[in-house]
Amino acid sequence: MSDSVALDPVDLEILRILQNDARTTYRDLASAVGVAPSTCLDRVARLRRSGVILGHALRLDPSRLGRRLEALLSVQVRPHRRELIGPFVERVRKLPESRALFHLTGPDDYLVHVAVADAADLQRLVLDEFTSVKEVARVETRLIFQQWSCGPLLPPGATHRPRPGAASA
Amino acid sequence: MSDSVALDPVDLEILRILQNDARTTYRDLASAVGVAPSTCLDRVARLRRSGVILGHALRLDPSRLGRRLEALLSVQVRPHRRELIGPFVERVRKLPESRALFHLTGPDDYLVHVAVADAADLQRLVLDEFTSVKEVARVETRLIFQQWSCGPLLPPGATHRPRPGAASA
DNA sequence: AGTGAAATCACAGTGGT
DNA sequence: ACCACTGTGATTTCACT
Repeated sequence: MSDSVALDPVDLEILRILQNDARTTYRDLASAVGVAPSTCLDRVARLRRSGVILGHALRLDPSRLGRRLEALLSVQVRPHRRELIGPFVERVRKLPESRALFHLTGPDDYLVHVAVADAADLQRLVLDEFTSVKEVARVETRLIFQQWSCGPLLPPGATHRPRPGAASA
Repeated sequence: MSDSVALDPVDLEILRILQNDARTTYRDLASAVGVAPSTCLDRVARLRRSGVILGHALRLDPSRLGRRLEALLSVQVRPHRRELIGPFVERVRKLPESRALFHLTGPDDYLVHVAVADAADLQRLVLDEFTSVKEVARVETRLIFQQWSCGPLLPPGATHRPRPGAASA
């Protein structure tokens, strides 16, 4: 089901470039990796079909949308049984403040990444949507001072070796 | 600098659709929100200029790239001073295993989201890149059982009300 | 699988309401 | 602010290697 896919260096280079800018034209892509534009199209279509590429997402600035404060909520759901955690997960996913949700090992079962307007909004969210719910045993709130995105995601051991003539911007 | 931008319902609808699929054509976008394609172009260009839209990113499936295990590392950096944390952040960002990095309030200063091949790979990463570094005082590792992405990011209070005729796929 | 040419279609101005 | 029109150029298909 989720087997790895065999990727040659051309595929890797395509993925690297598209992770920087997913709207790179096939023409530019082609000249960067050294194949024809139509071949690039084939490659990308295959990467989409094989499930390596899940989709294209917009990167938005939460603070420009009036969400100036982000936080991580560690949540204990007790008792930790399927009939409780299923609805919990769905409810949290539907909150407009939620950005991501993780089910983790360790004493805190869930981690929720939220983006809110301000501290008062965060307080309201925690009180109304988490601590007031009976299956939520504990919530720990940590504010995010700063966050960084990291380098492109590539297969383990993939030596990232741009070709001599390729523009790496 | 990071002031919110005034967004009308058409802008919000455009953002909602583009968050589902950032490659929606202006033609489809236009028919979905009920204005002309050229107007959509204007709207999106303004959203880019005003900084609401930061860019376009590819969503990849880590497991298809051979990274079948993800984890969150809580890291204490001591002493927590600028001359130590700057290089620490840059080093972590450059690791091919890093997906995201957060600087947080609370006893654990940093949270690192990593994607690795397997448990042995995770052990290697923690031992070689974190616990062996002298400014790293403590590392706590939690595995990610499952993760979910959440609804589209919208301004606080934006009632998400899709129009009757709009295709929401 | 990869290529190159040709048809189709989207994009980005311009000008007008 | 919105829309219609249009040239430019990117995307996609197809016959061929």
